[in-house]
Amino acid sequence: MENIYQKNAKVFKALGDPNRLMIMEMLQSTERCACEILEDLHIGQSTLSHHMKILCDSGLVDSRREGKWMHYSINKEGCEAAKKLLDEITSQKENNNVGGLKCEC
Amino acid sequence: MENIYQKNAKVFKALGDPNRLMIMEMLQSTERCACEILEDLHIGQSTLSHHMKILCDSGLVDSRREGKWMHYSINKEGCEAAKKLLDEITSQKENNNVGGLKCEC
DNA sequence: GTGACATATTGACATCTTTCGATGTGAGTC
DNA sequence: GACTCACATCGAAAGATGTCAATATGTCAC
Repeated sequence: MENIYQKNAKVFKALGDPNRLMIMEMLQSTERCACEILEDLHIGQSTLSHHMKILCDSGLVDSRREGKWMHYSINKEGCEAAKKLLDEITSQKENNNVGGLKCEC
Repeated sequence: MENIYQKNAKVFKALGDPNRLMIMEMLQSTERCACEILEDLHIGQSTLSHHMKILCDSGLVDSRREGKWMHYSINKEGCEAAKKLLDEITSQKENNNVGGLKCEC
């Protein structure tokens, strides 16, 4: 069983690799098939497949099969969720000073 | 030498760990000292120190020494930069169809 | 300076990740 | 069916990461 922090960490982990960031960038302008991505990245075919799996699992990328080819594209909802998550994590909540405690170290 | 993708991946990598997400959450409402964070997380002291270093290095968190104590807080600029980065990475760019090429697989 | 305390660094270890080459699978073609 | 092509999965190797216990460092109080 996966807790909420592990689940959220997974999304950021997916973005925490240079190759995957490059892939995301390539998908910005249009859907692309695996072979196209493979041409631009200097990695092996099985390595690409592995990265695409991680991106798809994280919900950031969608895949679509068309005959022999796999087409990958940005998953809008997944990306919105990631942005919302980052917003929540980095937002400074109003310090309502519950109980008036400051660090009393 | 670090390229831009490695540099960007570093920020997301920092967020790609459940413990570090919890730490970020704890810092939302107020600055906290290490001993406070340590109390809430079930990890050793050296492990916390390691995580704090990663968060500070990524630019998401600031540290401030006060006597014996270290106080950690959200770095607003760093977080804004991270949000902007995620925005850029996940935005769908207008497909102006340069050269009219679609995947010709 | 000595001792106590908070935090950082080191070294060791287990686990996870990235990567590759080899092999498997599913789809189209003959 | 047999073959080819695109992609997925497997198994292994190398490297990165998370964790702890032990030790080092820096700061304060005496």
